[in-house]
Amino acid sequence: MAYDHRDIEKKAQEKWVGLDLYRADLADESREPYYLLVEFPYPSGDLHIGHWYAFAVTDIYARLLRARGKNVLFPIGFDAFGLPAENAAIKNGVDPKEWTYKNIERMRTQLASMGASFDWSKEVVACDPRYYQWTQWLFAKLFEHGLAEHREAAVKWCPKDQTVLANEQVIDGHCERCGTPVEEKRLTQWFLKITDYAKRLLAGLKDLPWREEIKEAQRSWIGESQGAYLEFPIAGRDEKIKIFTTRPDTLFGATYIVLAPEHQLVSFLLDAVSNKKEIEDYISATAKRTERERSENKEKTGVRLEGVSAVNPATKEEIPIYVADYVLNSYGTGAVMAVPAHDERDYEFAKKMELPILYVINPITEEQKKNSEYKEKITVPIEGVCYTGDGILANSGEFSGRNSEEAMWDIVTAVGGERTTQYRLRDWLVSRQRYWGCPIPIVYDPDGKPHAIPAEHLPWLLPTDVDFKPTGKAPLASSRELQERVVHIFGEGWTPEYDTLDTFVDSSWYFLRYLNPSDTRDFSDAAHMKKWLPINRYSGGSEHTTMHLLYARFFIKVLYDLALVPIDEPFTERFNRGLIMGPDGQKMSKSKGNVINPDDFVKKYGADAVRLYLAFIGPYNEPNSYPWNLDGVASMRKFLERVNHLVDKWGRMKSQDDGDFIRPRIRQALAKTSVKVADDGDRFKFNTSVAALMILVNELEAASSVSKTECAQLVIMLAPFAPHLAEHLWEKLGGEGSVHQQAWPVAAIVLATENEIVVQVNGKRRGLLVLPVDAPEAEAVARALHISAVATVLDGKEPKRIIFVPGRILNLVV
RNA sequence: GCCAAGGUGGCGGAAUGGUAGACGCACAGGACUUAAAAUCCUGAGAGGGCCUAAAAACCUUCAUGUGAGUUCGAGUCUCACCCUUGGUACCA
Repeated sequence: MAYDHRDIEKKAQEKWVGLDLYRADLADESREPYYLLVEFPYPSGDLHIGHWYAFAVTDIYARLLRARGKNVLFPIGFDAFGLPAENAAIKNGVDPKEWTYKNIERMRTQLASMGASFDWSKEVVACDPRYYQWTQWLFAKLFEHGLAEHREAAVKWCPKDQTVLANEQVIDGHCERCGTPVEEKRLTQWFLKITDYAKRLLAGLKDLPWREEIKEAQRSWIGESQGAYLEFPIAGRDEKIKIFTTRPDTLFGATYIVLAPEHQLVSFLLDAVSNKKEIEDYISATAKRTERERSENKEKTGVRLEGVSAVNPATKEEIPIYVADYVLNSYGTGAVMAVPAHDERDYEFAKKMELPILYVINPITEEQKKNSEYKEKITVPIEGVCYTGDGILANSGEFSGRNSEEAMWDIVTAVGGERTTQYRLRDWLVSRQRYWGCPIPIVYDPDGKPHAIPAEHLPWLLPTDVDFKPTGKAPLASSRELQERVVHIFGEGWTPEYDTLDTFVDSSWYFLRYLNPSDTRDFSDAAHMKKWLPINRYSGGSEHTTMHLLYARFFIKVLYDLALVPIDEPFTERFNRGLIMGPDGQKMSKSKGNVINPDDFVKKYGADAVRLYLAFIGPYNEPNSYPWNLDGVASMRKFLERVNHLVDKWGRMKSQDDGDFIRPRIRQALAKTSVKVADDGDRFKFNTSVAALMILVNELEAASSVSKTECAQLVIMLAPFAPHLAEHLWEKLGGEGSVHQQAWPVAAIVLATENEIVVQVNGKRRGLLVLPVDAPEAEAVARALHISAVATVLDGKEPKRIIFVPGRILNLVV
């Protein structure tokens, strides 16, 4: 008879709640603390298969750790601010708060039905004033220390909807909602100065035991480039053009200068040029194109500033100045020296504009590099190509003939340049012209100067008397209550900040709040932070590698500098899980009709079978994609039924065979399994953990009888994976308390007295030998020679060489 | 383009430099059944040989993207190339 999973799950879940099993005692000194974190979800409503994969499998690990004696903190919360709630408000007129809390309520139930062992007593909800009070407090700290800055920046703007769009709302340059082409609009915005921490964010990666691909993705996101600032005077004027280059060795080949259209000097020089109109037209044309559009259209365009020129500081020659949008104002200095001979983009531009191309580096071959006399034997002639490698300098004055790499910094010194490091990383734009977010705790005095709202006025509540419908202004601007509140507290002429914070700010510190979720006096708890941080292991999705993970690391470094947290890297280990694909191997999507609804499988086979299948589908420590096998969950249920039968088998024969009895062979199997399941779990390889359990069950089934202790140990080891059935079977076995309170079986492995050894001749397998573990090589060889296949192949010849690896292999080489 | 990870049966995957394909799915044969489902048992990388009425067992060759190399021995280490996935890209 198949077991009734619905009944078992209900009873087990009620039992756990009754026992309050998963509450972590943060002050407990008797056990080693382990902080296991999984990214808190956005409360979108129903749990999909991705949620199951994220939470159910991480839960397996939480349970494994508890069984092995760790004091496990496994908290959960909700990343509850964000756009979907506001969209629902605009579309259906529902209150975002109501919408959000209804979803949270639904997800709490669903997470419980999964059998997840979250400690709900530590729950945090990002949109709860008791939480966002401290988001605001932390923002104010950053503001006080000059790390939050108010400045102008371009935002995506939909002219039809009269609203600012988030990057994700812009699809191929068009508004997600109405399809209107998106424009850029300049607004004053709040930035967090993450670039100040670029160097440390980079350096901190070095010692983190994260997977290389995660670290490398962060490195390239930060994008460090070593180079130099060089100054090019403007002929006949006082101004100088400061450029950034990573290739100062090519300075002698710089035959023109390019300024970004937004570069300050362009408007400054406008009156000095003879083609003012042409330049103004060019600038306004490029302004209409977003940065993305500019880069999609790689055809280079630009206009020369007629009548002005710059002076190459090395050659002292006058060179033309261009405005072109292939140079970005936001990187380096917004100006480059163009070396068409040795830079692909400059080459392309020079070809188009028919500008001279001056070669200053002659390539050297690998052979020449090794030959110390290469200096005399220049060179591979180049013409009509762009060469971007190193080589021997030519046409470079006193530096000609030297190796370009070696001479690079001497050239910088010679022209009075400055060595510098640039980063691709930009400051973090955190203001959103949105309603459903954390209000930025800033007010403006009558002069328009921003001030942080003092802590005693926090939480700075999100007003409720607002109009969500896009009107071209931030929604908070429509709140009378907010205006009155500011005037009431700060006085006439003071005005509120109308923007709210990017939700990534909320999620940059939530893991600190779990340590002290309801305290109204502090953002966290110093003693608990000391004990529980850094987080031992953080499990999440690879989509958060560059944004969330970097923001959280930045926040922690800032708080560390302010002596608010005791650590400067938040996550010791980080694992990115993979993606569950549809049965066809494609990404799940409604249009493809390949979406797997976990509820269907839970209903039919039970939560345990779904958990087990997700653990078994593939290694959890690799961000691969795994197609969902439609028969997979059924096969897991089959396995669980077999375990159930095994316990029933014991039940039928318990009168004859009971107690602590474990047969020696089974003892060995149990010991091996307990080590394997735990070790592979530590490596997040739950697929092989499950396989080990299956092997054990195969062995137990093959035996004619089974004892209570054997069953009990199996059930304890199964419990992290299939918590409900394990609880049920534990009760069947007459166990005390909950199976989830039982210690992991640690039966010592009985050391084998004999080993199987593979016998090879010339590396080919010729037989198998059973030898005592301490058998010497001579005995192994003597015994091997008696194997007929070995003797045949050897044909009387003496082995020239003998490789003997005790317990493994004997290889006779002739 | 650059950077990173990866390429093993029909499928998901397993293998501290030491019997490649654990475990499972799908498949085939059998048992049970009036029948089916469920369950249980058995089989299997591909090919060849030997022996057969047929099979088992046995022997053997080829097999971890391709090609070289290191090694007594390579899925694993080294080099080159091909392909897939992910990140990033007028970043000077």
